[in-house]
Amino acid sequence: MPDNRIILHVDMDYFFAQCEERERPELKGRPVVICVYSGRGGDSGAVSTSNYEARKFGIRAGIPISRAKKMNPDAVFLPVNMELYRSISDEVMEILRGFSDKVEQESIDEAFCDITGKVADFDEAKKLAAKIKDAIRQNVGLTCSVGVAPNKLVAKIASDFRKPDGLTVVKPEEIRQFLEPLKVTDLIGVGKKTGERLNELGINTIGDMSTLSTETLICEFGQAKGAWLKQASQGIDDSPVREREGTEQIGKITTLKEDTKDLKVILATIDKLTEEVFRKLESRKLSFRSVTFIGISTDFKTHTKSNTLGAPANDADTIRRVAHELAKDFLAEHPSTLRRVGVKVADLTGEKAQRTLGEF
DNA sequence: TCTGGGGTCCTAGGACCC
DNA sequence: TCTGGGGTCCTAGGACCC
Repeated sequence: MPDNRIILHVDMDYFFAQCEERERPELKGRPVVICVYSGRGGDSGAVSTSNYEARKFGIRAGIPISRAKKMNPDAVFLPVNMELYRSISDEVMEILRGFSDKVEQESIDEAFCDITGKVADFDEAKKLAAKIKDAIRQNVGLTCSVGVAPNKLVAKIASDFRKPDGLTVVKPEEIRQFLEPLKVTDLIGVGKKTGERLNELGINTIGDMSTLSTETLICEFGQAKGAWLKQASQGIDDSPVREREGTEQIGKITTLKEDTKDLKVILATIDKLTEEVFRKLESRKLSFRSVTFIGISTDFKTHTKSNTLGAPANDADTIRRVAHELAKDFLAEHPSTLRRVGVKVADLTGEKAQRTLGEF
């Protein structure tokens, strides 16, 4: 049964920047850079996304805003406008659901569709993919890149293969040839760390990796990951397209005005974050069962402290109270000064979940 | 050159229970 | 005195993704 499926991966092109271009046509053709400002004043912060004109200057996601400004002072620098992107994302997902009843939204700008049964073969699938691209262009006014393959793993790589406005089909018998020359880090799930370790073993391409035995990979990366790497290198992936029920956790994180270990400052920050987390929680009518305090120290190391409650709760007071406790414990254990602070709730359950069961 | 913020999934060790 | 194994839950951290 493995892989007589037909899976489509839709990836919106330079999404945040393209949304801004749609709203403000005068931006078309100019380098556009979407920024997350840290609030520390000036250009402190990082680039979230940039359009292709900006990328020509080396401006890409993750680099400091100040550096981006040096690369091209004349580019248009805009702050993120999440509300706008979310509403446009909803428009896109609505269209996808019109074409397929099995849609898995993977992030704000990406989704998988299982169109097995909707089309007879990959040639028909290609036509359907083109129709979807047209529908998104006509109704939303944005371009996207689409990959079509027998599974999610390959469909995702395919959508990334030709961008922007691309359409790439990889039939079952073409998988091997398609993957062979690609870098190991082109596989979703193989990032910097795993990539470096593979390179040290002399493994650079996916083709190289497929020649390693499962045993060797398990020896290097452990049972689960090793076995998965072997499968992935051969383009094998049985994971289903699954409708997600919503989020599993809700968190808020912020950069402090300046690094500190002052409990008062940290508790006050927690209070603000708690309000925002609670607002999201409330609007989705969710209860939580665990609370996490996140502290990112001056050296950019992430620390967490979490607590699971005896029963689900759904009030702001519990979040605040538990997060305060965790922060106090953290500061007692760690001498580090903090740069960023976060609050997160998880183990979320829907409406039918118990209201607060009170005390402890 | 100075580094955001939102997530998902996995692992390992310890506590606890049968 | 030496002595099992299996399962679940919780916590902290890491890798990875956009």
